[in-house]
Amino acid sequence: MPRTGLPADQLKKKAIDATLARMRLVGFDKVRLSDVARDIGVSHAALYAHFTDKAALLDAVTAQWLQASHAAAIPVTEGNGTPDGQILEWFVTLYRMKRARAIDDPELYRAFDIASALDKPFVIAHLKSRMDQLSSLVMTAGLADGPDALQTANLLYRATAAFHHPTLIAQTAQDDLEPELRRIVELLLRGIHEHSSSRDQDSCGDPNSRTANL
Amino acid sequence: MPRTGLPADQLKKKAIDATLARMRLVGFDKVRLSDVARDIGVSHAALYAHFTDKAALLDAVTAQWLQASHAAAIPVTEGNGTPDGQILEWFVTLYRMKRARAIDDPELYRAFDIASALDKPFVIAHLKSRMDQLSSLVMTAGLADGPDALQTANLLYRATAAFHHPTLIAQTAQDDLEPELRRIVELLLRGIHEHSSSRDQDSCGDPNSRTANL
DNA sequence: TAAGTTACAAAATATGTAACTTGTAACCAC
DNA sequence: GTGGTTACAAGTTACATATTTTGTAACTTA
Repeated sequence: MPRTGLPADQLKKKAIDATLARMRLVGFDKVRLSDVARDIGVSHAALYAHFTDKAALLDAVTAQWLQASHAAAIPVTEGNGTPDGQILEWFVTLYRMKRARAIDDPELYRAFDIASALDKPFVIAHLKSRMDQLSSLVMTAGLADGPDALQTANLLYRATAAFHHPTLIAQTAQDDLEPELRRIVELLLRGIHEHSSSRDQDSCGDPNSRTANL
Repeated sequence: MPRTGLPADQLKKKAIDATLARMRLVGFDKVRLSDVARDIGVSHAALYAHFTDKAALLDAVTAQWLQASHAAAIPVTEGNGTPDGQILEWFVTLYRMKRARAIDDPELYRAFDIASALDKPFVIAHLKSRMDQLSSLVMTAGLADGPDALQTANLLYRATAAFHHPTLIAQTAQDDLEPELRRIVELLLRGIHEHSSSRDQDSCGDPNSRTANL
């Protein structure tokens, strides 16, 4: 029985919560194990029974925050009926989520940005989950099938980098770029659909002859 | 007659070139006026006869480099006949140029990145010149007219941020993203054209009904 | 007299040192 | 025997001080 009276998972959770609170209070760079330990009533060395090192604790904090504030399954409002509309709302929701977090929780956003740059496994898994969701929407919208769906999803994701990449979000958070995002996603979706329909109906191809030559 | 025997513009040029060489040698952060001055055989104070302050010298260096390595008028190969093809080649050339510079001249690229973040007038002028060129291509391609052309150009520019933003370029320079860029620009151009043609030919609108509802 | 130099003050950076932080091992408590 | 503490060494950060850099004014030179 632990001397603190708490089972391992509860002490671990307590450490993560205390670290999160500290990070918000003093900033990412100033999180100290000794402070966190004091906050939860143990020595700093006791934290090593639960986390490999300081980085592992910070990863656990960031992963929990990511899980809680960036649900991999991005909620898409059910009222927007068309499959293309679902994709558009997915991107808009992602943009709003990202922007809000950058503004409201800058130190945690910073921790996430750093973890992203380091290709941490939990970040990679999170992104994969997100791309899986987008791929599913791509297939539902009839934009592509099978492995092509993931490729199309990646393409859409990169074309909208300005609206979800951490650095760009931080640079533009004070501006509302949602109208531009909507316009770009619409254009991309139309481009994909038109590309498909031009093969099926050549009799309508004439007004698009300039793009057909690309 | 100057004591160095050089007219003002030549000494200025010599200072700029010496600063450029120093920057490449020791890095942006370690450029010292005293070193530059010694390199060209004057005292550091003599540089103030030609530049307002150190920042002005660094700006002059960056502006010259920008002029030389990022010609505002992006060369577009004349062999690619269609107006849309011109736009695509414009973006591809911009991407290649940016990527090459980030890889080959990291310290100067860094200086430019910093100048960009500070909204230096020469950077703003350079970007405006670039957007004017892109607007012109947009109009030639019949994508938009007048003030709408600049809006469309800005939209295309933001949708391709992943391929020319300094931070993103630095993160992905080792990968060749040109095929993705081509695909994205094609889709955007098709989307824009299809948007225009769907208003002119409603009889062809049926296969695109899902996007027409957006 | 234009274009330099020297001298110097204020600002910025580098360096040395003290204090703090992280990680580990021996030991302890329940 | 699990889950802690204490002690300590190595690494990092904070801070004081030394040094360098930047900018300016008085002076000099061609």
